[in-house]
Amino acid sequence: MTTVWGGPVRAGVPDDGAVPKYYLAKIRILELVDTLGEGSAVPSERELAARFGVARETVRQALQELLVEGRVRRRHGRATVVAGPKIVQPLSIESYTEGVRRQGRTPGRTLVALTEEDADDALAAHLAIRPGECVLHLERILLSDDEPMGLESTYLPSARFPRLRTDFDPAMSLYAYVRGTGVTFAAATEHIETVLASPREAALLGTNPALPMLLLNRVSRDPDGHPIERVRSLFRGDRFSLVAELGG
Amino acid sequence: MTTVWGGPVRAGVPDDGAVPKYYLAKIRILELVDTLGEGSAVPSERELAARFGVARETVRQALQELLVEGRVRRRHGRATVVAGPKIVQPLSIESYTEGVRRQGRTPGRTLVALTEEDADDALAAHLAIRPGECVLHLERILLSDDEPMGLESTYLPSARFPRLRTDFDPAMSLYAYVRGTGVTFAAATEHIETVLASPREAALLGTNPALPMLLLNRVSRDPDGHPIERVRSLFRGDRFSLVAELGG
DNA sequence: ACCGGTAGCTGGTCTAGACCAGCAGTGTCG
DNA sequence: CGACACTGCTGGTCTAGACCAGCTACCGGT
Repeated sequence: MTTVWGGPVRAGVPDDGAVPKYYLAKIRILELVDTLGEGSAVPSERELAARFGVARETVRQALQELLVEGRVRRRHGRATVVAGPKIVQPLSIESYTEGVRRQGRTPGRTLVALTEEDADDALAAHLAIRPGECVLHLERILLSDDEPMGLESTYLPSARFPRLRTDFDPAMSLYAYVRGTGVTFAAATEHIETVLASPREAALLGTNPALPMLLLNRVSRDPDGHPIERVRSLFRGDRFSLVAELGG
Repeated sequence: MTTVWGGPVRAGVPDDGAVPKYYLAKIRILELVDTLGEGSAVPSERELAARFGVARETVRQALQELLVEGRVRRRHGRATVVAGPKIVQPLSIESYTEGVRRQGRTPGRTLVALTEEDADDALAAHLAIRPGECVLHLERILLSDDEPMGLESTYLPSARFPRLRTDFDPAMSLYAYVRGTGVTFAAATEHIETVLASPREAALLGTNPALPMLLLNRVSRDPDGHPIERVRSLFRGDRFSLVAELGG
């Protein structure tokens, strides 16, 4: 189902009438974008500036907002193009892989790092282990149809998964591996907020550092309520949305 | 519980070493912010520019990111000050009011508009009514300890709540009123994404238009699965986070 | 036919400065 | 004493231009 929510209630019609130039430019570019199809090229910054009679920086401010909203895609050296709709990811105890597959897309992962580290105080508290205990840190780029969607950092107590470093294939689902060791995921607490990507994260995802991201911090627990893992997932805010089923 | 998640895995340590000046400025300002207490004033843009030996626009770019991340607060004509921690809102079928109260804060609402409108196609589909049917539109600013936190637009079929316009006190909980009419909230589907505030929304919330917001689109249903309402909630991304309990 | 260089696009970063608007403290005038 | 205007801070918007870096298409030489 492709849900159409409709725009803001009275977007772009401020009561006071004092609209900044960059917002007027944004609206005009948005009109252009809506008439073009996905993948079509938008005029260059310099041409839009000339057409609207404003400075290039003003056009850049408008384009930056459209980028953040996922309406256009920009790549250094290439023309700005109209973007497609956002991906919808179910917010459930399932893994990213399973969620993407249910959307009819092809999930993928790229290994960034698989290391052992000493738990700091905060991580130890989340995993119910002692500070300084050894944890496995698995960092992967999450793909959907070969497009980077997010960055996932998973921390697991080394003691509970002693053979993970040798047995686990980083290209496969971690959840499937963990379940294969006889551990059951029963519950999870997920914190959701918006943050900005750091330059490192933006570079890994091939995005702009100023792009707002959805940050999901999860602690998964087994049927006894004991923590299994802590996951820090960073999803592209321009390409990604979440859907939760509540109650019933 | 005040949860400390810890920062990005290797934030601010890009692999390539090519760090933009504005990001270096951001890191230096962040060091200042961390040494100051909540509410303390940060030096002015012009002074920071002089101190770092960069242009004021470069400092502004750094400060804008800190604003978006909720690390500082800015008000036109006033000094930039260090911000406090984000509010955590449970993602549940409960209303905003009930969630805020459980956080030990004082909820509040300010009426923006209570009108009757004709449903467009998308809204009619969500509410399972015919396009053009009359709907009640309730728009309120949500407050937490008298601080604007979000903007809520609720749409209900007029036919189901004929006395709402006269009986309902917009300062009270809508959920409590609806329950008082004998309707039970059983389930809801919630879509979560990041968007930017429009100038109108920013003005209503007293924030910067470029501020990323958390947009929650909800359709609530009764025990028969019939839609009760559609809600569009826009929360400040710099002051707000969500927490969801999954599974178990 | 192929390869390599380069010209000319694109967006990304940064500057120096202008002007406007919100706010507070001060001091003066009624 | 109180109201008001002034002054000097703050952030907000916008400009015109510079230079850099990624990318493509074309053109010439081999």
